[in-house]
Amino acid sequence: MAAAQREAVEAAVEEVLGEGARLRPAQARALEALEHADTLLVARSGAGKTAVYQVASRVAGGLTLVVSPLIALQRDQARTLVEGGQRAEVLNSTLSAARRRDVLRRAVEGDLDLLLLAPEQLVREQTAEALAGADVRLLVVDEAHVVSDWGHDFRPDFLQVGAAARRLGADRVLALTATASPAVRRDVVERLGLRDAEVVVDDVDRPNIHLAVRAAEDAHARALVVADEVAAACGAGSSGDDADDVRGDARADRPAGGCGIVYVQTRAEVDELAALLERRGLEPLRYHGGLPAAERSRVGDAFLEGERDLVVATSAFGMGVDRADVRFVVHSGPAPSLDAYYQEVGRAGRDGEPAWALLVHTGTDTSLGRLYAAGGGPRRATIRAVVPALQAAGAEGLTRAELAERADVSPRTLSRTLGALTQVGVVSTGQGGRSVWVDGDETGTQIADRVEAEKERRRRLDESAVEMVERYAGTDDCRRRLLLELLGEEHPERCGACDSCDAGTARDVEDAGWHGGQRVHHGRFGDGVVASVDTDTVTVLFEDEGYKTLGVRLVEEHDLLESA
DNA sequence: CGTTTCCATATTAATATGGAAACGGTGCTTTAAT
Repeated sequence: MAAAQREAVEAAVEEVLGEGARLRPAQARALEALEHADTLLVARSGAGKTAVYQVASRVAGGLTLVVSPLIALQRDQARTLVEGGQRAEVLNSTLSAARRRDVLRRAVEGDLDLLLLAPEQLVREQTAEALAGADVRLLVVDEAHVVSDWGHDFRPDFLQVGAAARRLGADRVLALTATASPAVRRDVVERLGLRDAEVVVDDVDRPNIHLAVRAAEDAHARALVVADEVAAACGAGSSGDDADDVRGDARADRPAGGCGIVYVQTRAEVDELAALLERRGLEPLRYHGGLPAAERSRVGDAFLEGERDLVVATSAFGMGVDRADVRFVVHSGPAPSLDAYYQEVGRAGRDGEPAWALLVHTGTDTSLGRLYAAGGGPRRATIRAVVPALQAAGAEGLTRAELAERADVSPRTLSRTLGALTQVGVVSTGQGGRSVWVDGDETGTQIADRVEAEKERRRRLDESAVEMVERYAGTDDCRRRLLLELLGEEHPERCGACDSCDAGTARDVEDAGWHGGQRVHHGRFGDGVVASVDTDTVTVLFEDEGYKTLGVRLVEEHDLLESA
């Protein structure tokens, strides 16, 4: 049995990669894991994640559902899959009714190997019903970190993906992402309902990217520093009218020229910073989520195809940005977590050539991150309206339309509410994608309390993630070691490619008796995993409290942490 | 969480003050009218 499966994998690998080609170790490990368990593969871009699911889909046979967060990504991937000789189609709102019918018919009749869609499409009752007869065997979740990032408030249907696909017959799940800290991994595994989950982590370090941080007095000064650094890198004259006393000389540790991305925190800052760069003689593209769709794709193409080499953007500019020769990523103000920061930084240097990442911050510009941490779950009143309607419907459940009418809430609010109710385990997906009350006779008020407690737990985690960004910005120790440790990787040596190492302030690690990845228990904070160890502090990621940094001396004197 | 904007009020009737309110990021969907 196992041998036959191994042979099937080998045959599929040849079909996908060509004769004689070998899998990278992480690819092979993920495929082996998938033989007996649901799998989360964390591997940097360019490590061949697509090849893994191409092989997995061939081995599984039948139909593979690929959940992908952006319609633009679905199109690109479908093209790649078709070029690789597989029958792949997308299913989304841009399809005409006739085309949609045709795609669904082919999915059911076994005329398709892969179907790519967004979670919103997958959970629609109409789609669930149409796919009910299809031979679905494998669910692939691409960019799986967004389940954790977006599921909780922005795109709640991500929380239903696992249940919806199981309902359609998928008995294996393969989740893929480039960056995921232990907290995000845990969240993804839980939210997708992965069973006996195997987490395969490829080396996530990107040693060719030099890391640095600079502090600025206020937002205005921050913009000037960014403009000067970028102008210097792009070889433009650094003497703008308002150059103040900021140095803008080209630097030895940074490759000159090349293209780059400047991330800002708000849409307004896109225009402000782009204007500043224009005064320095540069011609940056501008990108954010508020632009018309046509403009967004035009800008994206101009950058990807190498027509233009500089873009100022919000975090909207990201997934699908696959240009190999990006030489720098500069942040004007930090991202709300190190996960998000590293994801954005990782768009530099994909060709393996030297690249650099710079964070310019004011020290108070993490406030936006704190705002986002507050999140936005459903209101108590909404929960109290939805719960009885579901309970009354019994085992048959309700469609979203029916539920929206009975509880008198908008479709969007309903999605959020269902997401929250799924998280606390009282709602599941039934026949034809209908929402079904699991069981139990808790009142709406009691459920609302549980939802609120979950939201509070989430808020603490997100807020502690913001504190880790502040710590990264403030440290004079090796930045890469801190970054990688907090993302769950061991990196005991100084990296030699960050500003702390350049300045000689990075320290050697002493054996403090604790090591990253160690499971520990704390009397008040509960269970956790050691995230990072410093000379006199140890930072632990607690399951319910997020990151906490403890003084080693106190911990030892009072025996606060026990190995678990 | 922090900053900006707006409005009402006060008082050297044209500007200052202060308190409240608004705003800040990610994208799927789809409907109705051209």
